[in-house]
Amino acid sequence: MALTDEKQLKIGEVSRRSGVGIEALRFYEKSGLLERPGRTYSGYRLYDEAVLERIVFIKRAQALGFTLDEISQLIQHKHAGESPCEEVREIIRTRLQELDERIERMVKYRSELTAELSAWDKIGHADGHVCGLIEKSHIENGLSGENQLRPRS
Amino acid sequence: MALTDEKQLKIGEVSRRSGVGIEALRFYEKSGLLERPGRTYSGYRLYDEAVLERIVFIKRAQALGFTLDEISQLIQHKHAGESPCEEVREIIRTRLQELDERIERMVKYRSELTAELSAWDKIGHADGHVCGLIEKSHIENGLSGENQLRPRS
DNA sequence: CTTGACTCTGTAGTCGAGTATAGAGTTTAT
DNA sequence: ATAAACTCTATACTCGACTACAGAGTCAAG
Repeated sequence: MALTDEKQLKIGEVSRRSGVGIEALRFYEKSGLLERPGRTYSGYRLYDEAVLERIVFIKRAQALGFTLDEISQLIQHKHAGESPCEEVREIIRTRLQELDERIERMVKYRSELTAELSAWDKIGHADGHVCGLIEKSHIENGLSGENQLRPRS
Repeated sequence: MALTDEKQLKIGEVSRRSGVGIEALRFYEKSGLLERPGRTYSGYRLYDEAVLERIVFIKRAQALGFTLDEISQLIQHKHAGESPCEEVREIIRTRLQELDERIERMVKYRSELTAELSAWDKIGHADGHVCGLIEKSHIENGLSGENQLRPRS
């Protein structure tokens, strides 16, 4: 096996094999998540197959809740020779706390919603009001507060 | 009490009394959530105090998880004379389902994260890897899937 | 040799719910 | 009379992770 055994891939093939869109790959490069690959004479990107592992890394980190910014920081640290373990741990701990808070809020919110719904089921809809569900709620003020309840997605 | 008893409010006062920013009020108007108020000769908005109730309605609906788009639909329906009850119920039912799914995914995700963290605690950090936490995870593939795990916010 | 598939760069748009700014005019207080 | 505080419109920016497009160049097959 020669050392130069690796097949070079054009961006479309990387996209197909990784499931990441072409535009996203170029975007990752711009964001510092992928280093810039070699080019053909005509300027086409030529990737080593190793890039696929890097992409898996990115996907995994993403699945663990890291933002692209954080991932790119991890990669920078790695390049600087530091093992970014403590950082990873910190991020994950923070992530866990946020998660707990968010879950708690959602559960509370859920129970409020169902309460509203079933209360409304009993009462039936009276006059021209918006179902009492909103206009004359039996829930006091505030609900679960901060109306940051609904993650945008 | 005369019929024209209502005090007219300028936007700053509405903002102060409702806790909604001036820019947001104008934005709500553009979005059809608030009807356009009267104006002074010089063009300043003059609101009836009734606008405060409308804002409370909006805030409550928002707290219940309605998007501004949905809220504006509810208001349109109300203006058309229809009671949008069935719609409200539908939206809430959908919201509940989404919520359940999201909570479930988050809980699963949470347990995966803690598993990662504690596994890593035992192993300690070996070679130059990114803590094994990401690069050589003991969790198989996919984690909680779809990496739509992290609500952006 | 031409058609179609691929790739390049650079810019702009998406979603949601606003916030920020510029530049101009108005009202209120001193 | 003048300064401070308020309001107006219109436009652009924010965050995150992309996606879409225009317009041009390149490569492989028939």
